[in-house]
Amino acid sequence: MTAMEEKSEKTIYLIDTYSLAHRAFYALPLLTNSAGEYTNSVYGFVRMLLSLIDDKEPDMLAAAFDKEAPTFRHEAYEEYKADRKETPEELKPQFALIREVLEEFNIPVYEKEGYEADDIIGTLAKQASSRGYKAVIVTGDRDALQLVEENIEIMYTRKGLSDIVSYDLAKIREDYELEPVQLIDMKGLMGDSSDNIPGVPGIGEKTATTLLKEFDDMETILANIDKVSGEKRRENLRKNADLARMSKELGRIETSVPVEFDPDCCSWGDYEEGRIYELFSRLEFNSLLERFEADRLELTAGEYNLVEKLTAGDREELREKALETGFLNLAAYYEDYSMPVKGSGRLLVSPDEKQVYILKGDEIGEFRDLLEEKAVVKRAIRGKEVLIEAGKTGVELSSIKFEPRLASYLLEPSSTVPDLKSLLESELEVVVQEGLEQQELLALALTRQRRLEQILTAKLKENGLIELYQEIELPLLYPLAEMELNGIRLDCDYLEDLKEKWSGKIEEMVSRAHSLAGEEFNLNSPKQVGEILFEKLGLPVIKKTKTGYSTSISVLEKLENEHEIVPLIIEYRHWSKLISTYLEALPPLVNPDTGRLHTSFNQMVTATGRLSSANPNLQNIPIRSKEGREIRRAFIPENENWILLAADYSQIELRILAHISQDENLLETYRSGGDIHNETARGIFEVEEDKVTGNMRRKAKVINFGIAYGMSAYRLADDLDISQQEAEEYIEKYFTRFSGVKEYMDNICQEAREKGFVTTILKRKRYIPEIKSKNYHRRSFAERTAINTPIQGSAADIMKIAMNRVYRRLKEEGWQSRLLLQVHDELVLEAPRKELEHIAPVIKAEMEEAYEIDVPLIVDLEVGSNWKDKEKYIIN
DNA sequence: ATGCACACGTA
DNA sequence: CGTACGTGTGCATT
Repeated sequence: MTAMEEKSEKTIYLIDTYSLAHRAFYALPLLTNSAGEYTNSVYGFVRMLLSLIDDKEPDMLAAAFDKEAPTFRHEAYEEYKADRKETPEELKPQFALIREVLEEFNIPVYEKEGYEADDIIGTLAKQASSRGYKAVIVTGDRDALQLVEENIEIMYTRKGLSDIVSYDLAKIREDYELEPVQLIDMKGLMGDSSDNIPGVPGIGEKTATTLLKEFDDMETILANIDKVSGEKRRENLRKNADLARMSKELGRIETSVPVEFDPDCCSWGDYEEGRIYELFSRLEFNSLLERFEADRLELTAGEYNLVEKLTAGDREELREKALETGFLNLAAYYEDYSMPVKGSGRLLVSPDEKQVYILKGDEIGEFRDLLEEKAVVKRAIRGKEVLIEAGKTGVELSSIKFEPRLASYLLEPSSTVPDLKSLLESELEVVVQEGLEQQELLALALTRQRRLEQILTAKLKENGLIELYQEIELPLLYPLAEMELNGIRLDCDYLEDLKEKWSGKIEEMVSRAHSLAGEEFNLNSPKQVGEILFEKLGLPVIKKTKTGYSTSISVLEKLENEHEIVPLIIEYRHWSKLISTYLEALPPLVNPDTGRLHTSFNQMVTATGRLSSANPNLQNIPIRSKEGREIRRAFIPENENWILLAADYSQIELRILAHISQDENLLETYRSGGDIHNETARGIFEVEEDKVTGNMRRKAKVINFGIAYGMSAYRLADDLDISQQEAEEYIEKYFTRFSGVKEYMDNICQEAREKGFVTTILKRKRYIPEIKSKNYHRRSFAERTAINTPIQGSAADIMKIAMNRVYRRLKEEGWQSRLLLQVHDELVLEAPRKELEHIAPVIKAEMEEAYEIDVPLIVDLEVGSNWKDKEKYIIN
């Protein structure tokens, strides 16, 4: 092969960005990344680009873009594309992202004001071809077929992303029986409804092809109309000759755009995989990340030195380096991460990001001075567990100033906090060696704590979250660790008795249900219950679920009088829930060493900033039903000389609503110590204060709590068993009386739309991308979220401050009284009876003064010998 | 064994 | 068709 021939074999691929982006947009569902950017078109485009790169291994590439300006076509024919849909709002911002993609891939972009991408493509193709290159146009636009010639081919993407057809000269001749240039004439004759190009009536693809085969081009046809067969057709051609010519012009792709094809610039192959990786991770194209990892730094177990058996020298070195650097990197390691209190764990300690020492059991106590030294700042992975592990040996570890996953949570509270490996990989832009053991991974992470701190605190600062992080969330690790360590005493014998007492009822109900149904079935199976109710007994179907009939409580309540078995099922559900979830599940979780129930408070799961409780969940112990409430009797203090103290914020969420909405009526009601439910009832039922009945107040209460969450009239009607119209009236009257609340709701949604997120009073952030969704359901959900998150989240903020304050106060003043549980707006403590009178006012004050809002925060105290039988505790 | 759907306990 | 969770059960999946 000669050099000349070799050159003629060089192929340039020309990407019609605009048409491919459209194709991708309509081929894929709307996707967004967590920053709320739409990415479906970008993703589809990238997939097409990558498959082009993989299949063709191009060594020359160029892309063309549209300039957002009227083109010569608009000037020629003003209705051009008038019918064509506007570029969708969700697509427009994606073009900028596609430009970024092209830039990172080092693919040159050609564009010219007044021309569309296909004109530029056409021009480049001609120029490349005339210089002896072969050009392949990658497009989703059929019009490009007219450009085909000896050295110009088309890769046409049909429906979807992967359905690609290649056209060369032979293929065009075969498919259309015409030369490519004749396709322009054909489109002129036929028109194109999608481009709003009119064409000649009565002439479709068949006729156009026949005519063009006979006369070669449009002008010849028009000059020889007499020779065309068919009276009507001749007439149409005569009448529409000018229109046809114009249509042809509109469909003709311009190939002499003033752009210069530069072969040097189009040589392709050099790009930085790391940069692509960075871009794709930002766009969250996780499935595509793998192939661009190649030149990322790999973090391996070789990064550190693990010291398991410490010699005297090691101990000395650890101590010296920690004091010298003023830092200590720590991680907690457990065999079973879910049970840090029960399991025996170890601490991984690294003062210098090179040596990692493992401390177990008593060894931790040997470093008490270092761990308790406030001047030695700690960066802790699994910080709460580090505190627990130290706490088990009586060490009061101080000064945790950094916890990487907690930072990550504040930055992105809506998504699951990444595990350590993903966190390292995404924040440090590295690849972590595969197959590392937990302990190795932790040790490795310890060698990167300083870098993580730099990166994550910078991000926290950018997002205005650093104060929340340093002043609230990090300090909260301490009360949380203590509460988990403390646990709460459970009276298992009492639960056993309850179970005995209730199990009989269950058995009875099962057999009665079976006989009423006329067959045996599993009452625990919604599927089987549905079959019995709706198939065998023929009860009306109220609601369906994805998989069948709904048998939820709201459905059953509507059928209560239809059949005797329905109330029985309701009752069975009630009892069996209590037995299986509480009576049976709790006792086995009591820690044999402490004799107490230790929950885990998760600080990094909720999207609003609340805590959650698991293993077991002690935030959902029954209270509403009489029977369920009995279960609370099992939660008891340390011993008879101690007492349980529950301190709960009175209506904290509605007070916060008053504060952030600044609704005058709400503010006034709370400032004057009024009854909010009464006030609402007055507004809705239009009666004087002393005429509000108990029933009115009950309804008003439902509205007060529901409305703050954007409850619909439909739901309200259902809840209060009133007509939807009536419910609408209530809501309207509510908003009349509390117009500030209505304004808040509108404003917060507007804010969410503008900023993409909402915030709490402590600037905690939550992104609400779906607020811009075109889907009514998703959008409505997002709006309710936008309304609710500042309320719920601010309450969580205040409670967290309160916990820190209460914890610190009890510690500082040396009381034995201690925090046990947090249930969102309530703190549960246990206290020696002798301490009660001293600490009760302290708890109350620390909670009420945790954060000042424009209405008073009120905390009610209750004390008792168990969690159920409590009485109000009034101070003074 | 694991994962999903449902139903239901709490604030 | 009110928000935020975690858990037990059944049942289909591996």
